[in-house]
Amino acid sequence: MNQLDLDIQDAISKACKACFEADVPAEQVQVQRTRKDFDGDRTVVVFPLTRLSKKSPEETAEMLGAWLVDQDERMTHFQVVKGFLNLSVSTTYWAESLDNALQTEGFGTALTNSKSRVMVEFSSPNTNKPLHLGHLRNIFLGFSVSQILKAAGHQVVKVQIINDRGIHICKSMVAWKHFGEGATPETTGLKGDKLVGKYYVAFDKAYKEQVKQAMSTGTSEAEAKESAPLLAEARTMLQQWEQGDAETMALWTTMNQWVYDGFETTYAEMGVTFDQLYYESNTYLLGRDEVLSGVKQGAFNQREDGSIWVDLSDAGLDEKLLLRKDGTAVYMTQDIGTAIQRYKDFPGLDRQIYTVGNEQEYHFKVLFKVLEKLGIQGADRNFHLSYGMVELPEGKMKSREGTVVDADELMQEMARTAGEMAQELGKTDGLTDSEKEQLHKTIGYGALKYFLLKVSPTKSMMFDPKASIDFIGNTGPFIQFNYVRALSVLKKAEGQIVLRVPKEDSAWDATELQLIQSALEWPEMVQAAAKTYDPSIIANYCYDLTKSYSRWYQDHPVLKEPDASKREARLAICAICERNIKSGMTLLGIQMPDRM
RNA sequence: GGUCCCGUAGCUCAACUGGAUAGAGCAUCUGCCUUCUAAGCCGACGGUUUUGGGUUCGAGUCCCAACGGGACUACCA
Repeated sequence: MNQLDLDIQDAISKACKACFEADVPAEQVQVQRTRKDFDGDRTVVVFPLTRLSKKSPEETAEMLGAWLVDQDERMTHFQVVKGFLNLSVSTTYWAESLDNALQTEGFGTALTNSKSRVMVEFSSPNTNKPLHLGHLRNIFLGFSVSQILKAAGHQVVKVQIINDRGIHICKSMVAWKHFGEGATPETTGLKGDKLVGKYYVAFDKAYKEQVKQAMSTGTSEAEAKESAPLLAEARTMLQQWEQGDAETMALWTTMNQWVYDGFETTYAEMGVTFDQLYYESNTYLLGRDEVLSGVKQGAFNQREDGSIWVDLSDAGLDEKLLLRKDGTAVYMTQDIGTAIQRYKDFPGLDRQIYTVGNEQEYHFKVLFKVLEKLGIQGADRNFHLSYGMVELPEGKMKSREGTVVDADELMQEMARTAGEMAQELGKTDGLTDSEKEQLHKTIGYGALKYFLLKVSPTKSMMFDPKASIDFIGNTGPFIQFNYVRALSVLKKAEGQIVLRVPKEDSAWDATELQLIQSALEWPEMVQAAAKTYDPSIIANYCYDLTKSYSRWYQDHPVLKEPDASKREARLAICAICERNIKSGMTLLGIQMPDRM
């Protein structure tokens, strides 16, 4: 909430005392922006106050309005519609606020840099499969939330946990040994993650073949699946890995490195970075001691068979296994250990944000409860940034059915389409090839990121590869385009005119005052997005502001405006929109071009 | 069976967290390039917010029920 609204709340509270001798806490006064079709800038909802005023809504509003206009010189007049008190704020106030905003470096995104330290985990891929569309939503969300939290004044640590161990990794390794013939990313020209993914698929294919073979000789399906030689081999390899067998470790290290290099290429392409990586091969044993000490504390209980469980029935959850009877870790064990390790690695860590799909909601509820039971400070502040699946028209993506939308391919496709469009529109004449390539990526990736981020995270969303992602309408490129137009005006004005925000009423018209108010709401949007971990708030704000700007721009010439005062006023509008849109899009991880 | 998420225009999404006449884009139809970049702008069409109750000055938003869609509910990771 901004200062003006706080002041209005306060004033209404005082007015209630003065007019009705009623005590109304300031924070309970509802202040909102006045709807477009009504006269005024701020609206106070007086319905809730009528009980105290013992007067009709209209009468109450009239009295409060009169008091307020009398007391606060920023209020020029008021109007009452039903139970809504619409206050008109002076143009001078808006002009001054705009001036202020323009003087403020990093307006809205450089707030008190002393807030708590927050960890954001995202991406967290397996090392046996390349990244796909689902990862894209995850990565863009996690990265954007990190940016937003930073802008809101937090210290942010971006991490991913890499699932680099387990039977699935061994499957790729087994297949590579059998069918790889020494293939490497260098010899094949394939990205490392693609190469390894290929052998994971090859394993599955050969394995199924073996199962089929066995079944044709009369073996039952279950038996055939269980006894296939390839699976046995993978299991043996997992054991060898756990025992630290040199040859196995060497292959594992090599193949994982291929994958990391492949992922790194993709991250770099996205403009995404991490501050710290966690590997499951390092963390998977960490939780055991914590769980055992939890038993001593009485937080968990051990059954006769030796397995350890936590009873969360008081929290509406079931009993949950934390450690197997043979003392080996389950997924939960590892997550407990990792979480605790992170608190140790980053002293003063306030909370962790886990960007993970909504199918794991139950898992994280349990995890956070367990951490609470272990007495971790602030465990209840941890947050599962849960997001819905990206669905294809045919339904869910299934790697086995080949309906997976590959991340690299999709990104290339986006850049290519942007290029085709730019060519068609004759936008890139005079650019070098590398400038063109860069621009097409900026636009194509911008479209993709915006598409995935504009939807509320909790909602599952639809992606139709055939319809592909738009570049016109409510899209990233629309916002980029209008940004470029604003930038272009400002560049042309540079040197000729000293930017000065005029205070006289005549310099502004009604649509401009509306636009200024929208622009001034930017800091509140950052706060709201940070509070709810929701980049879609930023995306929608950017679109709304851009749309208003674009509309205004159409019939408000800036540089050609003969009246100097009006010209200054319009330049100021270009400046604030250009800046807000750019910082908004930056928070979404979207680059802005300087021409398009 | 139980828990959680979702249901808004033909399609994809909004709606400032309970406020006024539910807004955008796409698609369809239509107008605007001697004027700061037309990836733009104006206009038209499009809604019983899945259904039925309830709470109150006021409900797309909160509560209950039904219907429909999805996820989870493994000594798998």
